[in-house]
Amino acid sequence: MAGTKDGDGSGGATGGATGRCGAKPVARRLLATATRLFAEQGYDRTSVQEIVDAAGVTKGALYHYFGSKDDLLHEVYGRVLRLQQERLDHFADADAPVEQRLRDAAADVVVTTIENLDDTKIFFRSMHHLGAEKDKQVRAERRRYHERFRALIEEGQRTGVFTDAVPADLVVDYHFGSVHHLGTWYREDGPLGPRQVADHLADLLMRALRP
Amino acid sequence: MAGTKDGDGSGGATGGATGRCGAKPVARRLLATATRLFAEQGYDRTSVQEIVDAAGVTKGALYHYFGSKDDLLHEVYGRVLRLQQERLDHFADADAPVEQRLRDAAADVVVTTIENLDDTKIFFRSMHHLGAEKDKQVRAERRRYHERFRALIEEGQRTGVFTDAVPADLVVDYHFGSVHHLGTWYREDGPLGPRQVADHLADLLMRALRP
Amino acid sequence: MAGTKDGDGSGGATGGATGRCGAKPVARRLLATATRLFAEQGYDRTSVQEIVDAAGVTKGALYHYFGSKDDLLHEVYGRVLRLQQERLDHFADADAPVEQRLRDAAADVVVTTIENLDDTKIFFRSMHHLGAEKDKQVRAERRRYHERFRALIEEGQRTGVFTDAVPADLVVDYHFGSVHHLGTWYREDGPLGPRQVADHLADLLMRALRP
Amino acid sequence: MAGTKDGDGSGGATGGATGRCGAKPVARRLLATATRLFAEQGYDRTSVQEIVDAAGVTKGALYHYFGSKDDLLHEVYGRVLRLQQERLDHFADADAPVEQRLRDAAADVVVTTIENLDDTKIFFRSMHHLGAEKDKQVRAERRRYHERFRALIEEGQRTGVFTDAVPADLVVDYHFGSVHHLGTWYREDGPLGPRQVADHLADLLMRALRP
DNA sequence: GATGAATGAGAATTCATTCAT
DNA sequence: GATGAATGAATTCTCATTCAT
Repeated sequence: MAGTKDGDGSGGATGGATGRCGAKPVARRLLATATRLFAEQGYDRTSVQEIVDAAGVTKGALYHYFGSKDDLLHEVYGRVLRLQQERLDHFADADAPVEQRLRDAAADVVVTTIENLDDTKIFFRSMHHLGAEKDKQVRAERRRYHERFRALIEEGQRTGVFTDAVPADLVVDYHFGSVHHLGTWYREDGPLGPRQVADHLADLLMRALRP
Repeated sequence: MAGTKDGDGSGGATGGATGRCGAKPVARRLLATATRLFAEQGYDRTSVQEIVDAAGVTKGALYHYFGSKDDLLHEVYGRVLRLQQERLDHFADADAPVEQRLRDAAADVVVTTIENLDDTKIFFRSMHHLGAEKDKQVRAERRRYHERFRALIEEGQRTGVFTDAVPADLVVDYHFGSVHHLGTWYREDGPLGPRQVADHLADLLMRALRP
Repeated sequence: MAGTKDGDGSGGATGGATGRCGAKPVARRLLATATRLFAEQGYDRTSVQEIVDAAGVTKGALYHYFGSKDDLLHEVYGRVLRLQQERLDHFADADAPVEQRLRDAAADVVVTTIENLDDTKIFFRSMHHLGAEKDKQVRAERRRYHERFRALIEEGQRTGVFTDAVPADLVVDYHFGSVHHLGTWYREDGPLGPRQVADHLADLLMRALRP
Repeated sequence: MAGTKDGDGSGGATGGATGRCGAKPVARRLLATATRLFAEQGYDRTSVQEIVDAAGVTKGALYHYFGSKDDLLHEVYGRVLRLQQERLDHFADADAPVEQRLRDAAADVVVTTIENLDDTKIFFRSMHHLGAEKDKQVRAERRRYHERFRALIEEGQRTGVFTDAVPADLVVDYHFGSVHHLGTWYREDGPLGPRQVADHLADLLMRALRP
């Protein structure tokens, strides 16, 4: 029916970092506004009315582009999932020693997370609002990401550059715990910039993995 | 009128690990039920009606013991904050080398978190629901906890047993990120018990801090 | 939970022609108001707001007693179905020749229908709004009624007092067509009273069945 | 501007059984689709969007041909009214004894109704949606039909071939009740075809009218 | 202490219709 | 002739909270 209303209609063609609803300025504005408000107040505490008021359109317009409030949430999820998977693949596929590849990937996810802090706040806080169906889909994508990261650690453990005192799974959760947590404490006007935080956190991971 | 309804009235007197509403079985059942439902469905998605139905009482009873739905949330917060502060103080005050004291504290918070996973899930997910006033209070308690933990790290850094390549603050957030994250992945029927997870996570922290 | 909200809670105890929500005056007033409005304007054209305004209560009160707007419709159905089945059973069980029993039943359903014209208007006009589940239930009750009536005709056909030139099923639908139709043309201030209309319609049926 | 949009503009010229929108295939498809959906789901439960989706056109197209959703309903009414009046006139004007003319007319309206069951379902179910103005118009046409039918009965009563024990008006309503009712029970795959049902129902009417 | 009927504000969503292109 | 984005009013339903009993 409408542009972005159908699940995956023309998804592939629009491409780029903007994802769906590329050209439609109203849809884009709505998504941006919703993202900000969801991050500030939480999904449940943000009413559709607030979103459309802030975006300067009417409810009808929102429902013209998005099938439901939930759909808005999914667009946010989709964007952040696609972005992070892309970046992980890029670093994991690089031609470098495994310790370098892991370090780069670990640091990059921190930078990317900070640069999209609103999206990731929403992602981690509101994941449990997903209906069974879409939940499965998101979990599957999430698992794929997780496994790719774990593979790097296992590779290093096998080749002896990382300790195998700790299960690789747990290490992944350890690191992503700190990434997830960024939304709780990171402030743009704090003493450390994204890159510095990323270096430190990657450093901690690499130190912890020293044999 | 009632015991727990007034903000902090007789707080000090009740003492012990059970916190407020110690003796009242109805209040206790309500709090336990609310905790479970909040953890399962989120605070906003849980209606007062659901809570009282599940607890087998009526709304009047709930409002007799708790001033509002928010109050229920605060009791959960209060319990978990008090509990964790107590345990941290216990380990930090011990008579042992700093690396032992930090390790014990770091491992203990993991065990305690897993043993109260519902409470901590709620804590991290719903903190942003707090009104300005109570938010300040919780943040203050939270900061106190955070600072006590940081002090241990700084002590180790000063005495040279821990590296000072990374700011102590960041290390605290690093560790608490992984603690916070437990609610996302830890399963009671998973391969690792609370103690084992705690050992591994404490291990990772100590390794990361090796000079 | 609430009085009439649960399907059949205390149904049996209330008894009598009033059906559920016997004592609750608010529930009764709501049901009466809704019945009138549904008959006047149709189910879909009547908003919940109109009902509660006309009944002088608030929406919350309506939803306290009835789970949904649909529930209101079902109470109407239930009442009319129960009433008509009772009366049919009464006349069909009587100790009299079959032509007398059929005539009495045929006339009585006309009187009852006219006396509850609002309910029956709603019944016939809005039956198609029923969800699959309740639709089945209503159809089952309807069929039972239909079959009882048909049995009388078949009895007369077997014993030769009625012609068997026409299938009994069709005769039932023929008669109930005219009953159903009453809502379309019968006016309280018209030339014929309920009893007179009933006599004429029963007469037509008996004449049509003469061998 | 468009053909059928203006109330009655060129009505007379189009003539034939197809009524308005004869040639325009889009308008015809829209009307057919709307008829089906209205019959299946009811007028109020069918959205304009559903109609245009099912017809494979856009909303603009619908509003190009029909002034409003109500207009669509009126086209259905118009078609069925015109059709039935034509057929009744045909049989009533025939050169045959009155009992033959009535029987033929009574049977024919059954056949025509079954053959246009969707239209008649809509007609009887949604008549009450008409605005005051159009309601009057439809009622007038309806009355004209009714009176023509009644005249046949009165003619038979005067000449003694029909009983006058029952008012002619009531007999008309009796018969049309069963016609109206067809939409409730008639199934295409049932045991009786349109012609057979028509014969039986006409038979019942004639039997009832025997002196 | 406890009940549960009632409130009233606000939630998401739908939809017939319009209008610039 | 035809599109589809946008409107805005209305709809059903939810829910924390209160209060007479």
